[in-house]
Amino acid sequence: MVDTGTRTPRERYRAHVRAEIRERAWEQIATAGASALSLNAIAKQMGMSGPALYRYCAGRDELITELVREAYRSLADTFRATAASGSGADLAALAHALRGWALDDPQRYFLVYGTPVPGYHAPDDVTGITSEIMTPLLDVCAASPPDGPEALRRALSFWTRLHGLLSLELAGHFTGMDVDPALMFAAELDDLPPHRRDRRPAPRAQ
Amino acid sequence: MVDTGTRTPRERYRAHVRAEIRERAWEQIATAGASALSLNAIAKQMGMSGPALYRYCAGRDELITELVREAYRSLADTFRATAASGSGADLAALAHALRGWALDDPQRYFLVYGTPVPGYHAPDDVTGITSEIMTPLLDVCAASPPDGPEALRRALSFWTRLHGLLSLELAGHFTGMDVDPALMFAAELDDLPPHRRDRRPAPRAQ
DNA sequence: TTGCGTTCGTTAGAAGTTATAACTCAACAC
DNA sequence: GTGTTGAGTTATAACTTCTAACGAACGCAA
Repeated sequence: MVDTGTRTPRERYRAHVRAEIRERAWEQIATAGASALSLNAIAKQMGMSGPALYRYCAGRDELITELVREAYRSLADTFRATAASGSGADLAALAHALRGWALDDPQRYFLVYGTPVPGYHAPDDVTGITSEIMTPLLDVCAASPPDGPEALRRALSFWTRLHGLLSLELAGHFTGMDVDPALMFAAELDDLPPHRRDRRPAPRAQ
Repeated sequence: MVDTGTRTPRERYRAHVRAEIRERAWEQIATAGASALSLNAIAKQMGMSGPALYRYCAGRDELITELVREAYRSLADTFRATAASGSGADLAALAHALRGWALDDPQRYFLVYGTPVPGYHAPDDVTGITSEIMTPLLDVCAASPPDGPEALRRALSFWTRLHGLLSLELAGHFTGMDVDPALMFAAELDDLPPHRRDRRPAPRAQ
């Protein structure tokens, strides 16, 4: 699953170690957030001491950038897979895929859509992946009702409304407010513009 | 503005220093984000060396907690002021107040609604301020059209949709996408449920 | 098998950070 | 004047990221 057909044994070992570093990094991020990621802790977990990690990654920022890229890539993949499989173009399917992906690893979601680090700028190839994320959504929005300027509006509303809901839910801002995020999610999904109540989205088989 | 009628000169001095610490902390947060806040840097800026700050605040976390509380308080104040002044109950006024408050200091917005630190739990009095934030919104939502279960839905949609829009805008996720956040904001505000298109919100004088 | 070069992992150290301990000294109360 | 309180100082510990230099192991080739 990890070591593809790389040539030399050294390169295979190297790829394996790099993969294990990212794995430990994901564990750390999932439990304590991205700001608490420590290269020293990863090295200690892997049984080697501090500076050895710098043979495998240039530094903390470079590692985080790699994880950010991985997160974007993961979301793009699930979006494309959702759009491809199933009954073709279904906005609800994309929505539930997004929600599932977010709930699966909240810190990974925040790595993509969370608070940005002021100095940090995403590498160029990430912008390519973002468009890769948007295309399935735009395709669905342009396909279903009359395509036109409504499509972009619909896609943007999908994005902003669902992100607002998800980020507040994942941040725990609904706790103690007697609101079911899943129900709210379904209601918001049902209320996306343009409001064609006569043509509701097909009930999800779930 | 800062030192109220505290008694002794010592207490006045103490309050003054504490206020200056928070001020410098806000400057640091505005420019480099909350994760880059350094007590040492603040002390150096104030012309005193490192550990002296610990006379005035228990530690980095305690200082950040104080800033979080201050941010919540600020938002609650602007919301209440907006609800009080103006032409009474106006959802658009609250929305523009929220957007203005967010654009005024994005890092302050992220301090309240940004990525949560997994281990961190807000102090008890903050939950009181959050309800203080929600009450003007709930009042407006209950007052305008028929009050009922629609009011909570309306308030929640206001909150989640506008937060989704604002957080994506502040995080820079719209850059290069040829979308005007202000226009999008207005459109989303106009599309809040229940959709009474015959009774649009009064055009903002602004 | 015998080299030889690449690369891995180590320790040492620099420059940061938060935070504590101990000490000096000034300000204030009496 | 004396005594107490508190502010600010240095020194230190325990972290962090990251660089430099060194030894040792490994892979490859003759």
